[in-house]
Amino acid sequence: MRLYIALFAFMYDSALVSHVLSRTPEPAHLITVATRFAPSPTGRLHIGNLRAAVVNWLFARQHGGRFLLRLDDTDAARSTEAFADSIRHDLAWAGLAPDAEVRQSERAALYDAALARLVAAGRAYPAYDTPDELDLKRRLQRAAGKPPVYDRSALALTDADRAHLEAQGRRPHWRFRLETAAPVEWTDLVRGATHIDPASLSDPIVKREDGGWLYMLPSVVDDIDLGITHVIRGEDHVPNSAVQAQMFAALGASIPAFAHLSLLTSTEGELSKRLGSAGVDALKAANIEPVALLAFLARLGTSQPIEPFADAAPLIEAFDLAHMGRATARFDMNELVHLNARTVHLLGHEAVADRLPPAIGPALWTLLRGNLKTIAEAADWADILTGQIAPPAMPEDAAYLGEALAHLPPTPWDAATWSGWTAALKTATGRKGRALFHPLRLALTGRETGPEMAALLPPIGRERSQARLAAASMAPAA
RNA sequence: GGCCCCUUCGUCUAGCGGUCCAGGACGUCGCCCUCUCACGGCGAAAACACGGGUUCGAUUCCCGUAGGGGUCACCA
Repeated sequence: MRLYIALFAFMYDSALVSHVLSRTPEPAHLITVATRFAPSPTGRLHIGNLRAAVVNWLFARQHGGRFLLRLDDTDAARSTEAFADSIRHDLAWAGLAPDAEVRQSERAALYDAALARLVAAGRAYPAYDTPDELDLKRRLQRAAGKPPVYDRSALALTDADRAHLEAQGRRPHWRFRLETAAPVEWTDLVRGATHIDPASLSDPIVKREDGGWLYMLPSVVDDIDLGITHVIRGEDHVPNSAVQAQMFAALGASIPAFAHLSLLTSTEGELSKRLGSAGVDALKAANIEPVALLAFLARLGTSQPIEPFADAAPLIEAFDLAHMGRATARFDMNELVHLNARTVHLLGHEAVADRLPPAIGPALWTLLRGNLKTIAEAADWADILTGQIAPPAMPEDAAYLGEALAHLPPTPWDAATWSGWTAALKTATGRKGRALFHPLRLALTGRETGPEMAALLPPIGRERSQARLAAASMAPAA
């Protein structure tokens, strides 16, 4: 009774608390988390992209927040609809369904408005340098051992200069003016205290001469507009974050939390961001389960063990950016393949039934799964257990297999048939151990390894066994 | 070249001055289960890049060396 009262009081209490909270202006820590995955549809997703997507997804799910897909298709020349589709499909395959999707190519009005505000505030300016001029300046700076930072010569242009240039038919591109007085600092959720000296950076070009938008500003405008709270991306973006932090501030927005993931490297040393080979196609070809990929990418490069899970829930629960390491981690396809096998071993029949041959019911699945590396292999076992296979010719063991054929027990077969049969064979031939069992396994299943034969024998049945023993004991045709 | 980051068992990593002759996970090896193999269970071997400091004491702090990576596009 006491317990009931305490319990009731507790429930009442929390109901009260949440009621009060819902009427209070939202404290910062209660603002809904929103993350985004922002690939540009200029190619297929690779393993590095996928990891960023996984981490953003896990983080959002863990916090009950939103996970958005933002297609960064401002580069009209390189972006294609086909790649956009492939990204959607690959994400769906991996189980990383976004809560919403936006395309930057449809949001130019927002970017123009933001640029206008920056210009008005003196934080953006037109420049007329040609790519060749800029390139030359950079070469000179580099040759002089200096960082190739834009010299801001456009800032010195007078109205008359600009009018003159325009009269010549020159069109401006637009740069964001960096505030170089103090270092940009933030506490990165992965790297800890991070600081970048903006004086070592060029004022970024945000809008091209042809009117096309570049990555830097639209990303910030969208993050503001979509209420992104956590920007989680690869560490190649660290310098960008310094620039963008200033943009958020210049636009009067609060700066989201940043988390920069270490990059992945392949076993051959290639960097994941340049690695096209490890794409979703390759993963599908290797029959990798999406949940295995999820587990692998959630744990690779972290201090948490890489272990198999049947579903995403425990991964979401245990996820923590603080567990991510800062060194570049090695992506090893063989490790993924192995994790996939261990994952298959614990998948329930209901989770895989739609991809199993009809012959493999729950009982057979449970019998088989511990010996499968991929679900696709279940089809082979369906043939072994309920269909036709051609056992290898085993001339060495022909006599023994003939003996086995002669001692084949009468039906009905059950779990005890195997031990009765092999016991009789043992007496008849004097064989034992491996010599006794291995030829039978090979002849009956065509495989070196598999589940225990006692359980395999009944589904295979007497008829198939008879045929396979006969075939295997036959000497190869001369 | 400038700036920034990284360097612990084969691999992913824990470690935030003594608790570390360095802990976990995968792999490897061995044992058990089994009258075979696989699955499974248990156990073992296996690492602080190098050189200087600082300190009573460095895996841990500082400097340097070597190696690796990022970035410096009218790409993202």
